[in-house]
Amino acid sequence: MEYNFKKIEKKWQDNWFEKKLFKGIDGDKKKKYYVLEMFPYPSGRLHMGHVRNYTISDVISRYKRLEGYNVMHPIGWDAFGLPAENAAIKYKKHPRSWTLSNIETMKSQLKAMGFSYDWDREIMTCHENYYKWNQWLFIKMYEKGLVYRKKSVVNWCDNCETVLANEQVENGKCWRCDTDVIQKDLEQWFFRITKYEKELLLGHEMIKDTWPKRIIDMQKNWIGESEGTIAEFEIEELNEKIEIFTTRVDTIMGVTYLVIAPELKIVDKMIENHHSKDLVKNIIEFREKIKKQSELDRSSKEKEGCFTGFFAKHPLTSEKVPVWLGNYVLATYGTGAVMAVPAHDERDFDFAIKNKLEIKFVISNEKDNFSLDKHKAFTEDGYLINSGEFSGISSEFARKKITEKLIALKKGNFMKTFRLKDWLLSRQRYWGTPIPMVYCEKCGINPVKYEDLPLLLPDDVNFTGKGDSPLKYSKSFMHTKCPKCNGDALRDTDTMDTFVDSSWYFLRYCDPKNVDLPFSLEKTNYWMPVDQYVGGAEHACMHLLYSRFFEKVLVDLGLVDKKANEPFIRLLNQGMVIKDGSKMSKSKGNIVDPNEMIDKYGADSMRLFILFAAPVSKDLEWNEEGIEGCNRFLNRFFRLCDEIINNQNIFKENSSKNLEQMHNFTIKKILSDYKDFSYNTIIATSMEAVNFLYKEKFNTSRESLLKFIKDLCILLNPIIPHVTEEIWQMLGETTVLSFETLPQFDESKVEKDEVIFVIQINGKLRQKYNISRDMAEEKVLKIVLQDEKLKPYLAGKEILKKVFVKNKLLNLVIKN
RNA sequence: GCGAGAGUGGCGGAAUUGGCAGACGCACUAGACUUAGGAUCUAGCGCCUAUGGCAUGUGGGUUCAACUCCCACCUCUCGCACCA
Repeated sequence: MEYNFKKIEKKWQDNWFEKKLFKGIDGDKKKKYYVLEMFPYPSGRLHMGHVRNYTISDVISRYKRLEGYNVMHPIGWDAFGLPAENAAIKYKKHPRSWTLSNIETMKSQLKAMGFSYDWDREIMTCHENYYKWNQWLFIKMYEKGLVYRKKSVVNWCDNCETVLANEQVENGKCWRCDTDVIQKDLEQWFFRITKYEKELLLGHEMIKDTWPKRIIDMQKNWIGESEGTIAEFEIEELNEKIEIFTTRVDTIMGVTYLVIAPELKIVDKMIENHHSKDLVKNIIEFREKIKKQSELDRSSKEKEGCFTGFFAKHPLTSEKVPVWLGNYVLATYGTGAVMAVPAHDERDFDFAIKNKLEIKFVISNEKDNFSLDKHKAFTEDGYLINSGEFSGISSEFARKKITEKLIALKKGNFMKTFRLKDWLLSRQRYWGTPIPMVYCEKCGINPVKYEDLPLLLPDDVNFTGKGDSPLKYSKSFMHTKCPKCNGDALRDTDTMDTFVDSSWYFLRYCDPKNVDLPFSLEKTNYWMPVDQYVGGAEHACMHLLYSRFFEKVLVDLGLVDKKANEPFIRLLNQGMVIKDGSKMSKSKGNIVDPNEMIDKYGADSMRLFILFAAPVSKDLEWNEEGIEGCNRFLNRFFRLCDEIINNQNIFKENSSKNLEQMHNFTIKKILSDYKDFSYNTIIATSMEAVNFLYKEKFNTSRESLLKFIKDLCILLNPIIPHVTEEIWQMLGETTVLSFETLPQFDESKVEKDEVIFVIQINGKLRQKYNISRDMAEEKVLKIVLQDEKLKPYLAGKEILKKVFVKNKLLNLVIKN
């Protein structure tokens, strides 16, 4: 019989789909296992990155079913987003119809891969049944003060014509289209994620062994906790104080000036109360100049500054230090003001040299000596010098002592600062969740009433690609009644960042049809937390951070039980799919279409190759010869099984010992590799087993062969589900292989009776023997001493030391 | 600059309480079968000056024994980057 993968795969896919075999059962008595993958954006067609991600999660799902779990493996569509709107402009098609037709295509591609989804839980974020709950949750969070509106300097992408969250700016460019991000002063909606910064850090403790370390590091880095001191410098003329944040308060005696961000409000006061017209002009000009710089320019260009003409009083010495404006001080970090210690900070050093400011060394590298190069900053910890009462003590101790002194003087305190900023969630786009807020002249800003949700996206919209939010031009949408006074009012014309959708979709999967709530406590209680999440590392500080934030908010709102405080207990990052040295992408022209491959070699070959070519977390180099080889293996496996099943007379009566050993070894090795996600070595092991069976099949009984291939079918079913189901049926089995039980092995039969034993002389390999297991040292030594080949090495030499490792080697150390 | 990870044949990769380096596959070579072979099967396949020697990025160290442990360095990939 031929291995006809097209027929086989179609047959089983239809079977699985029609019978809804892979339904996750709510509240089932079996232990639950929730396998999640990052749901796709329906961009048109599946790419290899998706295929790899979903193959891995499918293998995990199927393996857990074989282990006896009640598995939930859902799929859905991250269906809102800008590309649909761009397509609308380009092809004059509504974003909805473009999105829905993409979903149809991609759904058929997923089915063709044989993924074991629970299709009844399929969700689509652009559907009102889903985004209604975005609005509902938004209002809940608004009521708790976790959503607020403020005017501030925000990131703006001119190409996408919308604002962006901080997380969506990469190296000063838009994450989606690579356009330079500019700053705009706008009033926008924010999620108060900074309220949870400490909890987000604390939560890392819970997942530190089950998430890739680098993802946690990236998040920690992003949240950017730093411990230091806050100190006050008074400007007497203005009757104002400048608060500075520093992590190096031990250097405070070396302060020779202050630098503040030009955006600070105190600068207005300086301008108003200034005694020098020239300096005012300088300040205003400098401010305007900095305003025009993009974030990228501001961070890559040289340090620029401007003297304000004011002096501040040092909190400890009462000395007067000049106050400068500087482009290198960020208004949004710390207090937006720094004490400059040029002797011990590189940035301050550069700035001081450029502006001819004083440099005062107050830290020495040695306790009783000073031997530093005064032409550069010394930024390490050391011992204090020229620091009055603090001279002689270490940096670390000084930080504590000096802060305590500041506290006593009521001029400072210990302080923690975070880099994380609130999540800007409004977008000036159409294809997203409308923000359910109403603007009334009398009553101000109020949320839409719960009973009026969902607030639907209107259809009377033109996609011109010009100007601001398309919703502004929808007559049916813009005008409404105030939920309080019922007078004429206006709607918010922005939509939500699509990361809002993906911040809780894993909860909706637990209860996808609920019409009363986004999800019930009962169902999330059963399914949550996600046991295994699989996806790429690119979402470390976006989706994965936002989801953790949402989860904590939902726990606080009482919508989710606190046992699921961390939504994803285990996270696996698959590597990228590479071709010709770089990531597959349209612009590189190195795309391989999954459908072409399925057509040529079948889904099982695809799955096999993707798992075999590299360990899951490493990048995978695509090469078509490799998938051909996998297809060849499936042919070999199929033919072997066919031959054993259909030829009754060519076998021996008794099973061979070799076969039993190999059989038990194979089971043990494969089971243990599944636990490590080491799919490439599982496949290698099964290839060895098949090679072995081809050689051994005439030396053993048919029953022993049948048992072996049955077990191989079960073991390999998660990886190559179609062909194994087919063989299972050929074997005369009537059960569904996907729900079989994993085979067991007999530990006493795992090892071979004979071992290859190595003889070393002075650590060098000189001889190998095939000897029986567990042979004692004396016996081995006897063989060695009689061995003609070894005689030249040993004759007349004194053996100083014998190192014997059972079943492995004997190393003889001799005197030369 | 800071943080993380990785360096093994022509290629993808195996091997970790330290114990045969190169499993498995690809590519390649030779042969068998065949009208044919891009099917299948059999055998070979790290390098060299070959009964031996050298090999896991480089240089040291620990050890009877190091891809594996320690120290220093080099290269590459990823993330962050004026964060005070």
